[in-house]
Amino acid sequence: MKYSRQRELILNTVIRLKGHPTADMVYRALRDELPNISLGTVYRNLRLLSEMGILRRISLPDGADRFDARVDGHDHMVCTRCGRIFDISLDILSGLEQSVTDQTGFQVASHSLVMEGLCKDCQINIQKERGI
Amino acid sequence: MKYSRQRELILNTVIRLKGHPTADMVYRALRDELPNISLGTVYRNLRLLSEMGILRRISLPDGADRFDARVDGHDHMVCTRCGRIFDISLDILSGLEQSVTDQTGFQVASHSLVMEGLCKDCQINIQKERGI
DNA sequence: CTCTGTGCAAAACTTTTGCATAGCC
DNA sequence: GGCTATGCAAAAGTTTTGCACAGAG
Repeated sequence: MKYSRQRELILNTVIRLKGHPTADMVYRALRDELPNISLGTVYRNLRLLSEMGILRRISLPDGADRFDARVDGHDHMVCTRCGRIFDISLDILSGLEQSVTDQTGFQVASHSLVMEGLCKDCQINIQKERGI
Repeated sequence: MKYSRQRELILNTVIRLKGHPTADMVYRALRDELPNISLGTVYRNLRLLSEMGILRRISLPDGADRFDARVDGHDHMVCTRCGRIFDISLDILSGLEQSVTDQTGFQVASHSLVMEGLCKDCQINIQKERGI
């Protein structure tokens, strides 16, 4: 694969933004340093980097896909109030794929687990609002 | 909510088709008995029935959403070779949401777990093809 | 020089929505 | 009759793709 400044900056932007950005978020963040970059290029490279295992694509039940610079085995929690996405790596889930393979005969290669609910901050904020 | 023949048939079709159909599959299956039904109506009612808890919407990493007539707590496995979707309800997963809530403080309300891999049939077929 | 990647725009695909009309109660 | 649901078509949102040109090796 040939080097391109665009691809380098797209990767750096996902790393820099941290909060599991969408393609469009990456695109908008990049326009400061690369005003002519196209959304198509962002999509193309995010797809490429994900296929190479350098990034990870996260599909959420609704809205655009997210991209994660952390590619080790972990899952995600989405706060339904503030929209933030949190990483989670739990012991219970570490052997999950193997367990399912053993118990069902279906040969699991990968999985995607997304939990929805309320993050700690939002739980506290809801408490505060109720106290008013 | 008012009765409608369309909604009744849409629900029946999801139940009848079994294999976790997409909105478009339901639409096409329905056109035999209801030639004038519109795709919009199918989408509207699948959404409505899912929000009422009568159906369950399954978001897969790619492609259109699926609809499941089984609404109890269970998860899904998608075969990457034949595309079929299998239900799975495992003991390990039954207390999952509570475990995560207890261990992280993130209050989990629901989750979506999709495993990708090879179903038994496809594993066998691959073996056979190799044997030729 | 060659071949891959880019920018731009159009297209593909999924899902929602506005509006006039049909149909349930 | 009143109000909800439908059909149709347009729109919205996300992602991919065709093509001519730019840029890396």
